[in-house]
This record gives sequence, C-alpha cells and structure tokens, in this order.
Amino acid sequence: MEEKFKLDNQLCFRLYTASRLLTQAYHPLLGEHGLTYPQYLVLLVLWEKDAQPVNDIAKRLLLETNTVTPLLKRMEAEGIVTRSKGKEDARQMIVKLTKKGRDLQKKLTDVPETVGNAVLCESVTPETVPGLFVMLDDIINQLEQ
Amino acid sequence: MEEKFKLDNQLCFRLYTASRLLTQAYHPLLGEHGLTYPQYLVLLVLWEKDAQPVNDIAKRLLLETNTVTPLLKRMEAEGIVTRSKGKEDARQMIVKLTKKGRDLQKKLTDVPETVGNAVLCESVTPETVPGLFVMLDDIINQLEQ
DNA sequence: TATATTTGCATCGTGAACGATATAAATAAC
DNA sequence: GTTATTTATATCGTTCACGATGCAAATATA
Repeated sequence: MEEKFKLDNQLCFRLYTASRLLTQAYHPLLGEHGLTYPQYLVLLVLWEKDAQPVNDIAKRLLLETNTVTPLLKRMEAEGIVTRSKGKEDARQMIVKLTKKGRDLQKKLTDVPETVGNAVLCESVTPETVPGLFVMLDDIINQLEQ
Repeated sequence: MEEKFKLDNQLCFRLYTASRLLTQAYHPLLGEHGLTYPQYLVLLVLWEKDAQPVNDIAKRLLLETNTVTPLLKRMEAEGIVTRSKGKEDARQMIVKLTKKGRDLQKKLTDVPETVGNAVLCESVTPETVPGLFVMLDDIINQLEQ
C-alpha cells in the first residue's frame, strides 16, 4: 500500500543521496588543500572567468548570495580570493583569484579524473553519461522555471 | 583549455543542483505542515515500518546518526514521533510515530504526485525515469562501497 | 568473573543552504 | 532635483551534514 510513499520510488531521495555521496568522494581530495566542495565550485567558476561580482558567481551556481557571501569570506580568509568594491558600481563586490587560488588548479589537476573514475560502473560509462547529463539538465531547467 | 574543470562538464554539480532544486520544490508543500525535507524522508521510512532504532533509520537514509539524532529530537518536539529506550537493548532509542505522525500521510497524499509532475519534461517521462533510477542507484552503490 | 572491545547514540564544532530582513548605491519616476 | 523603486550585498536565525569525540550498554576475550 501507498506505493507513492515508498522511499525506493523517490527520485529526490536518489538525487539527494547521490549528490551527498559524490560530494563525500571529493572531500579527501579537496580537504588536503583546505577546500570544501562548494568552495571548489566557486574556483571552477573563477578559473573559467576571473574577477566576477558576487551575483554572477551566485547565478552561475544557482545559489543565493546569502549562501555565497560567507563562503567567499572564508575563501578570502584562506587567501584564495580577494573581494573588492566595484569601480563603476560601488554596490558590487568583485571577487578575484589570488596567486594561491590560481595555483590550486594545478594542484587539483587529478581531481576530476579521480572522481570521474569513482562513479564509473555498469550503467554509468563515457557512453551513457551524456544522456544522464541531458536528463539532469532538463530537471534543473524545469525546476528553475 | 582545461575542459575537465568546466562547470558544465561536472556530474557532481548537476546532481548537487538538481537535488537542491527538487528539495526546494518540496519546501512549500512540506512547510505547510511544519516539515523539512529530511524530516519527510524520516516519515517515509517510518510509514514503511514503524518503531525503528535510530541506527536503522540512519542506515536506510545513508546518513550518520549525528545527523539523524538532532533531526529526530526536533520531530519529537513537534509531536510527530516519540523516542524511547529499547527494552532488550538499552543503548537503542526506538523511534515511533505518534498519531500526528501517522495522520500526516493523509495530509501529504498529494505531495509525491505534485513534485513528480513538476519534474516531468522532454527527457524525463514515466518511460525514461526507470533508466534514470538505475543510473542513480548504480552511482550510489558504487560510492557506498 | 574481570577486562577489553564493540556498538548505539549523543555532543560539539564548522560549513553550508536558505528564508527573512537590512542597508547602501544605483536607477526610475515624479 | 527630490522621492520612490530596484539592485547588490550582507546579516541573522534555523536546519541540516558530517568529522571528531565521548559515554554507557552490550558483547567478546582472557
């Protein structure tokens, strides 16, 4: 009875668990360099394009600024980024990588492959991952409205 | 350059985002009844099988007891569950639904379908969801070790 | 039976997430 | 040009997650 309430029928529980476990897989690799997973995401954003306002980083990660601001402050305290008032718009806080922040990319060079290999299995292969990406992107777009 | 560090190539970021957004979709539906999403997961577990020790609930959700314990205490404070020492093993805390906890199932009867409909889209349909489940389960099993 | 180890749960500290609210700068409306 | 509104961040409070640690009950070992 109540098939719809069975834990094993829930998409959200699977996404929630897969997300947590995969984040845990990053933990030892990032922790070695004093990073958390959300901080690593900020680095991915800044490595693609340095010197962005808080809002652009938050939008790229689909997070709120009240999540990103304290996160960036911790990264600033660690000497990974700097935060400085924008020249043309004084409301903006421009976040820039420090040398330490840029150099982390080389130090983390093996991380994507290591984690990538950790998830490879029967149904998740280089051939099937693109299809998984499409579904997850569709879910994200659908929920983003 | 550095294709492997591109945010758009990361499985984890997609899982993390999809999980957060889907949890957000539950929020208004659950908040109406004073519940959070992890508390809803505990209810799913207890509706399947009432009167379980903390450890069994934690294992079912793949969470640590230090996450689940405070969560259960809040649910106890809300009058949704009771916590009582086990008879045969005094170390165990047996968690049981109250009438209020059992009755919540009827009040939340529309939640699974409402959220289910919210994610339906081009690539996520009743036909494709089982395949998605297989991949997510494989990822979870793979990372669970 | 005394001691050691394991097990089940709890406590503590840190770092997210996020709703609600505040504040100052920029922009729009009047 | 003054007032109103919007925008960019930040602050606050609550609830997870989770590593590290503590403690008492149960079990294994000597």
